[in-house]
Amino acid sequence: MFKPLDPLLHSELRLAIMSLLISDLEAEFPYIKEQTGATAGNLSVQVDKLAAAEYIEVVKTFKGKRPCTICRITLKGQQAFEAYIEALKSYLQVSKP
Amino acid sequence: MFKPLDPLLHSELRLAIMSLLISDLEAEFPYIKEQTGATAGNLSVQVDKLAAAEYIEVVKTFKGKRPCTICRITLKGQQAFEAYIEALKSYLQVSKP
DNA sequence: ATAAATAAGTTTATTTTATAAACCAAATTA
DNA sequence: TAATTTGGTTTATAAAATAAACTTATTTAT
Repeated sequence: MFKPLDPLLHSELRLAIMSLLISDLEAEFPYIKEQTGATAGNLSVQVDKLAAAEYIEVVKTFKGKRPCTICRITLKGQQAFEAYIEALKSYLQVSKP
Repeated sequence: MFKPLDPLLHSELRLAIMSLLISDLEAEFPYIKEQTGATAGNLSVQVDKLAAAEYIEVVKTFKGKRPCTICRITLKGQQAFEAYIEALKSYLQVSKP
């Protein structure tokens, strides 16, 4: 009846992060922060969780002299996002069997 | 960019409850329990939360000699569910502005 | 008749999670 | 050179989800 919702994606901020990365493929930390309106601390924690699950990969480089954290969605992450949307549909479709 | 997600609905079990009630309008506690696969304790807590927000109303009657708890979605609940779906779309649509 | 099992929940306790506050280091600006 | 900004991380707190334990009443079995 109801498909289970991946708890890693069923979180407002993590879903927003993944949503950005699904279309942009990669993005810098400050950009994600700005687009989601998240605090840096919260974003840092949630990025870590997505990275630990290998839904994204995090590359730390420099932009000039300043540190620059880039987040990139992985194939696994894209597949998980697709699956999450499919699961969500089981809750949203008003369907009598 | 991303619309905030009503925290009351952004919960797997509460969303499932509301999803059932959106199509059936009302349902008995054991039926919801069976359809969602939730434990009675968890269901009881989440039903209370939805009722406290007036997204559903809970009527306690008897069915023969046994107690019977009926949950019914309210207009406010229906509107909240619609709004939640609209908000969700901002996370799911891969749209570049 | 009475003991065991089932039904229908509720309450309480525990574990997770989300979130913000505090912190740190380096770079820039005043 | 002192203050501010940038780009974060770590730690602490508040809130949430969930299950375990409990309650009350009803059947069913002995």
